[in-house]
Amino acid sequence: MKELPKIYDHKAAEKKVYDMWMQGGYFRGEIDPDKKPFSIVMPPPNVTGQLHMGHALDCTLQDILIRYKRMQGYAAEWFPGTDHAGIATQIKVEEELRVNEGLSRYDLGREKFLDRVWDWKEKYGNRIVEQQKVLGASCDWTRPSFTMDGPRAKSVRETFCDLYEKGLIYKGRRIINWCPNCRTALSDAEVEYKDVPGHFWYIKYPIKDSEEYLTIATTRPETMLGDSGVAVHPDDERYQHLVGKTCILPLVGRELPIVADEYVELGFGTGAVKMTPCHDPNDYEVGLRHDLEQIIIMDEDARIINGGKYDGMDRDEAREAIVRDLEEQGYLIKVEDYSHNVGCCYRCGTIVEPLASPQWFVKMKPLAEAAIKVVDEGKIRFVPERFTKIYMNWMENCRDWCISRQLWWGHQIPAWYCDDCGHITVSREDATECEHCHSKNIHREEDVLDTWFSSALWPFSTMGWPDETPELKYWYPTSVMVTGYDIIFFWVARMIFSGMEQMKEEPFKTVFIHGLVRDSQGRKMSKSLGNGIDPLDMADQYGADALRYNLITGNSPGNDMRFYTEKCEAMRNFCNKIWNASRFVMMNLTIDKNELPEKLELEDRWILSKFNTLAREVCENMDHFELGVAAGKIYDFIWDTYCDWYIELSKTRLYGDDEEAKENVQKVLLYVLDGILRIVHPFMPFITEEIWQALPHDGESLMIARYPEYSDALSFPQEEADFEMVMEAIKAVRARRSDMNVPPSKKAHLYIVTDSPAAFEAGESYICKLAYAESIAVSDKEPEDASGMVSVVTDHARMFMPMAELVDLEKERERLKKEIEKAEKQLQSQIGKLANENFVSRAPEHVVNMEREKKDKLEALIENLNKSLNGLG
RNA sequence: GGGAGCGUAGCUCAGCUGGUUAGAGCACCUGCCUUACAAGCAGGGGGUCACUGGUUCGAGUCCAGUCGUUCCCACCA
Repeated sequence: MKELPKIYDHKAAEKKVYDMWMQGGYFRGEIDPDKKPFSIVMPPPNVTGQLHMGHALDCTLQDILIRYKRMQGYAAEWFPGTDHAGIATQIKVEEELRVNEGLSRYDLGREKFLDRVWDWKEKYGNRIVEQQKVLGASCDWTRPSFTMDGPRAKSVRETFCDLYEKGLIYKGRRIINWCPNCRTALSDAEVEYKDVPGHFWYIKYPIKDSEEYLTIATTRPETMLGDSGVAVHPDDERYQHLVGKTCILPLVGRELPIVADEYVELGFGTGAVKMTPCHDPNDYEVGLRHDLEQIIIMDEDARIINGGKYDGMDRDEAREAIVRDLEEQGYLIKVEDYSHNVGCCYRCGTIVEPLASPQWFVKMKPLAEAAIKVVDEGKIRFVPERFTKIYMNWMENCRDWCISRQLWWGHQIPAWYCDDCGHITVSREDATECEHCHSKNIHREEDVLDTWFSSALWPFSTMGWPDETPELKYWYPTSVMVTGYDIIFFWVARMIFSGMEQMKEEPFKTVFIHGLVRDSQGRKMSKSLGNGIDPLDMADQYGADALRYNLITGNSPGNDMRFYTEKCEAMRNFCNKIWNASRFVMMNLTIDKNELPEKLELEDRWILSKFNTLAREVCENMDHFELGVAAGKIYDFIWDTYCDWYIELSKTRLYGDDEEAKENVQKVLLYVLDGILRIVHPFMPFITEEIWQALPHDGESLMIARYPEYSDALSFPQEEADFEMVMEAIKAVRARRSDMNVPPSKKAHLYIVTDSPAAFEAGESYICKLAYAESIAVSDKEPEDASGMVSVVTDHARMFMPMAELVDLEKERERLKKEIEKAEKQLQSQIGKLANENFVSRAPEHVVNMEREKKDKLEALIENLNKSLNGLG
């Protein structure tokens, strides 16, 4: 028989085991009409990325689900891949270029720069894949995807053209969010709002041909250069007489029409608002309604243009200069402190500039309708359910999606402008002429698509769509999408409407949402705080299995969790426990086949029945995505039930002389251990495989062995109860001895008086061992003179230990009286409950029965206590 | 302004559709080197489940409100 080394070397084992799996090809799902499909598409990590704790959680959850289903016999397929991550990657390569060669991307030019990015991707893009392997990810590495590779480019092109042809993609001039630092447009979702202290400047806008003036309050005086009107509320009596007149823009001298619009909020500020249509989204709308002039006064670097003497200043300099000039010329009435929300670029933090600019958009309304319907109808389910509302809320209110980005790294928009007739040609094949006038004088749109445009297609692009692949036919829609709540809007929502639009079918049945992994103080882990904990460090120190178990136990779906290395330690100890238990079983093994014995003892039936229950509970919880609960139950079973009880119980037979008994207990030990390894395997794949390989087993790998399931044949409720009666007695003796500070080395004879002697007699050997008894005597009569004995009482047994030197008769009497008193109190409340007509008639039968049993037990206990008390004389 | 979460032992958190005496890990106390494991074993202390009211035979769990706290969305110039 093989022996396990004394210490589990996770580093060596993990590598070896993973290689073995790779060689066995177990990760690849095979299309099999006889099996049920189960598929997960991995949220693609950025190619620039380093695996962080969030990935580790995401990856672990998916791996657990896929391994579980694979072991249950599904054709389980987990599609891996990476994302090109437009801005993030481009910035990274630009930085490298600047630091190493002192060049900007413009120095290289688009084509050469893109070559560099591809080089970079080849060099570093697989780093994260290797890191996922360290965690044990069992994805199908033979079916990888990258959001910019050939097939995915085809999906993107097809989708873009399709939506354009349907009129769902359009090009238009809108106010968009512009990041002057990244020099690109951003979607609404890419803007983060921060509270920033600022000021409110009150400025005089004189009415034309009048002594009157309007007081305008603004937080951004520099935008006044682009003012083309002033708005007041139609019901505002203060300004009624001015509507239709004009005022004069200070410093510039432009005449501004005064218009009435309900956008203006009564009671806020001065009631008169300057309108800057090209640099504020609301002003833009008001401007359209009142036909106000559109004046652009800032360029892509947020420097002033068309602003006379202020031209060339950046927005901060311009603000300073303009405020100074206003003050000098007497237009500034006052300045107040005012803090307000300012939109910032989610990548670089730069304040976003609203800019009127020509961009490409996806029309959201028709797409959102289908995406709402499919969730409404329950075809897609969010777990936990509360995220449905968050999703719906966004879907119902989302505005058109700005999909063009002024970057180089990404899918270049397949649109060509005709230099002769101005027509836009959008085409699946690269255009060579204008489709309208056939001119060859065309040039391609420079902009690329938002990274999320390609991610949105991920559930089917990974399966080769638009080609009709067998994978697509078999595995689409996917079974479950696992991701964090932070990208529901960015990603989940967009996958859903893309799936509905392109595939006419939901991309996944369930969205399994998890929370964020925070540091021990509850802060988000981030580079700038330097509080990130590297999952690879943890895996290295404690083992990948311990890290995985840490990430999924003790928290519930959708909630954030704090990461504690102490917990990793605890989980490492759990691995150690499994290792040592296995080592124990193995070093006592003389059989080479895993089968149950003919003859089962009470305790055997008990552990088998317990395991059977465990299998049922684990599967139930897994099926409800309660992975943490499942893992918790497994933990308790292994540690308490199997190790602390069954292994200890097994020792008497194992070390005894009865060869048959020895073999039988080995069989049960092995059978349950094998079951344990199967049931934990999805959670702790490495150590379980390593052990399983060393045990007698059928099959090549644990990862394709059958997952335990509940079986009626192995359910023994009566035996469970009988054995637990013995356990109760043992625990009571231990507690009593501990109370009296009797060391385990001091053994004593144990008299057991009980109405159910069989279970106690059968357990003589292990009762001696576990209750530190020298010998036991089971009887239905008590010892002749119990006065010099320590007594222990449960509801099924009264026990006596002759330890005269430890017994103070008076104290013993007191103790028993106290116990009786306590039990009587409980009994009274129990009797009261059962006397309550309302309770007995309204509560379900099983609950009433349970309460009756409880009462019976208390009565039995009190009877036993009284007998013992009387026995003292 | 709209929405969601959280508040349970010293700390971090479980507690799923209401039903035994509210659990775990860590920490703490006591006793044990018992031939798988001291990264362990046995025993123990510690909670008016934020507060108030309600529904119910029965509430940590459901409802209403209050307080505290975290987050998301929208945004007022």
